[in-house]
Parts: sequence; structure tokens; C-alpha cells
Amino acid sequence: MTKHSEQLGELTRGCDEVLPAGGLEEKLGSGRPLVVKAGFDPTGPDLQVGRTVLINKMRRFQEDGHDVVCLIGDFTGMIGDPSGKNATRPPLSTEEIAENARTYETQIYKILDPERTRIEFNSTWMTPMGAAGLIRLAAQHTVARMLERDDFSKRYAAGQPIAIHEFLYPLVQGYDSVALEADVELGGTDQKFNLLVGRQLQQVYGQPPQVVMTMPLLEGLDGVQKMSKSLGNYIGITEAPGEMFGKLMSISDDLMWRYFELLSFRPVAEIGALKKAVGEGRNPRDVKFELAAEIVARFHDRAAAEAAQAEFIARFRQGAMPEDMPELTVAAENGALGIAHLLRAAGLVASTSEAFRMIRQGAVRVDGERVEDRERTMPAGSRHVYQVGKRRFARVTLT
RNA sequence: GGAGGGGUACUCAAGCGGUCAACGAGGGCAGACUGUAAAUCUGCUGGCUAUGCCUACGUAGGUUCGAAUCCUACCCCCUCCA
Repeated sequence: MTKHSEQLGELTRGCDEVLPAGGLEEKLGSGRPLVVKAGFDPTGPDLQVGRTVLINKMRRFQEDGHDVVCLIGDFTGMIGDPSGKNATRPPLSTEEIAENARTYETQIYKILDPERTRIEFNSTWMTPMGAAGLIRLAAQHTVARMLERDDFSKRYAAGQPIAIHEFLYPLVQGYDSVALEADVELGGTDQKFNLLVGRQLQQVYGQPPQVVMTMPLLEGLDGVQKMSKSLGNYIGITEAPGEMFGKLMSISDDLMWRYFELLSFRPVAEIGALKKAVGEGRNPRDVKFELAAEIVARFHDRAAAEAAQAEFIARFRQGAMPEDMPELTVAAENGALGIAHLLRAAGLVASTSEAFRMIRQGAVRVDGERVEDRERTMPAGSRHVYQVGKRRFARVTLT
């Protein structure tokens, strides 16, 4: 394999589509650094690992010497991307957007080289454009073409409302590519339509159209649905090392390869070798360790990753208590407290009813010993480790 | 504006006067088995001062010994016609 085709292979690794076919190769052939754009919608402050799939791809371009641009859609944030289910999402205030954008930046720099990353806000050109400019922009596209978008056509067919301003979102996003003179735009598969609008607009404005690269949306921990905060199947990039490590270990073996492809920085060939080893009998768990360690090291550091792995082994393979657990003090009533109330006060269960249920199911332990009697009381002055299930722990002192 | 259909627990969805804290499925949680994987099996899945009590089937009233179920008003959603 030549150096060139190897590069192309890594650049398109994991991609869902590259449009037009062969377009990227052609652009790369020019030999100059390409302007690679990806848009970020500053709606929530924290990134989760699924969203870094795109950033990883940007990093790859950066490593090959291209100019990557993170476009923060502060102007479009005021519109709200219509692709979501409810069109009535309240727009964000400028302060919220600015705050979220700052958080984004620090998170993005865990992956990208800060020195060589451009951050742009689309309000920079959209605000001066004014209403007249926006109307001129809107004149470049037709309703029929807008309705080609799957989301719009479905809603239209189903008789659901489509507000006029929702049409502006793809237009503004597309215009961003014009303003940046983008050569390549990266986005999730759900962004395909918007990305293609960019190509059309660039041609209208006399620019060569950008190459569109769509990345799949990463599956969450359940392996079925897309990773998202609202579904609770996510790994936040600001999560503690142990937490992150554990979540990565809990994914299925199949999903692990998907995560390797989209999240790991290891070369394709290396991942292939790991796969082969597992096929020949290597325990997938140990390969998963390597994945988990790499990811934790990325968002924390090597030492944290090693500590997380050591603790993981101690805890789940050797059954040790976790090193860190919440340290709490709970007040007893008359020199003692029923176990159910204690668990609730410690936040290990949501209600006393739940505590009773957990006890009945054998999920409750005190200092590692299973509690059978739900009427058991603990004397004031005692200090024990309470456990509900495998993961919920607290050391509670009763006063 | 007119006609019809519907709002039940995290979600979908039964129930249409008492045995309903509400069938079933999914999800979630717990236990067993494991590699905190998957698959599988079992159980749980409103609250409480806890073998009893309280609160819940869109909202507010009413009928009844008794209502998720019947009646009235209101709110919301959907379909068809204009």
C-alpha cells in the first residue's frame, strides 16, 4: 500500500458516505492544505463520547496537515435544528450559547491541537448580512428542493407543521461553507441534507463545491440506540476515570469493534490484528481493557487510566470494595435506625419501599454481608459500608 | 365552523361498575451464571410511621354501598369534511 492510499484509507475510515465519490481524492491531489469544516450546535454544554467521532476525524485531517475549522452555530442556535422531534424547542439566549461554546472549546482541545484549530462563529457573517441579505440567500433555493429533505417531506406528508424559519437552518449552514470556502465538510449521517445544501450554495456563489463526508452516529452503551444524554446510554467526556472505564467495559463485544473503529486512534491494521487475535482465542475482555485505557487516557491521562484499570480488576475480578465511595453521616432517631431508612437517607435507594424490595432480592449488603432481615436496625455510632447491587456503595456513620 | 376517534404507570398498550396499585410487551433494576460482555433463567418495577394505610388511569365536579370503568363541564391530541 502506498503512503497516499494509506492516508486516504484512514481519512475515510468509519465514514458512512463520501460525496461525490472520488471527490476527496481529487481535492487531496491538489497538494494544498484543505479547509475542513465541521459544525457544532451549542445547545448543551457537555459533550459525550459519541459526538467526538466527528472530532476524531478532524484530528486525522489535522495530522495530515489540513486546516480544520470548528464552526460554532451560534446564529443557527437561535433557529434550532429542525431535525429533532419537537419543532418547538426554545431558542437559547446569547449568554447560554457563549457559555456552551467556551465549554466546547476546552473539550474539543482534548482531541485537537489548539494551536492549529480555527474556531469560528457563524454570527460573524450572518449578523451583518441582515434581513435583506437573508432574503437574497433564501432566493437561492426552492421549496421543492427543501422538501426533498426526508424529515421535511415526512412531516409534510403526515400533516405536521413545518415553520418557515426551519427552512433557514440548512441555508445558513450551507452559507457557512461559502463564508469559509470549505473544501470538506464533516457531519453526522443525519446532517447529509444540510451538508449537500452547502455544495449547492457554493456553486451559486462561484466556488468549487465541498466534499461531504458523513460519519455514523455512534451507538450508546446499549448497542442499539444512538448515544445520547436523554437516553442515558452515554459516556460523558468529563466523567471520572473509573466511571468512564467501567462504562466502556460494560459494552458488548460486538460493540467494542465499533468503538475501536470510531473512537480509537489506533491504525486500522492494528485493530485488524486485535480482531484476529480474539478470533484465535484471546479473551475479548483484555482487548476491551486496551480500548478503555486508551479512551480514559485521552480525556484524563495515562496514570488515571492505569489506576482505573487496576481498580477495575481489584473490584470486579477480585471482589474488592471500591477505593472511593461517598462518605456520609446520617442521624439516628432513638439511638438506632432501621436499615431501610438508613439506605434511603444515604441516597442508595429512592424510597423505603425500594429499600425493602432490594433487601428481599438479596441486593443489600453491610460490610459485604448480605442483609436478610428487613427489620434490622443499626446502632448509633456504628460505621459500615453499605452496598445496594453491584455498583452502589456508601460508607455511612450513624450518629 | 361541522362530524367522528382518543387521553391509563418510564414507553407502547389492555381493562369499560366491585376479585385493579391496574393484563401483556418493551425498558429499567435486582438475583443466578459470567469476562460488571452477550445470551439465558428467576424475581421486582407508586408511596408510607408497613402484613395495614394513603395516593394514582387528562382536569374539576356528580351518580353509586363501591368508579380507570357511568353522567356533566372543561382542557389537550388525532382523523375526515369545509
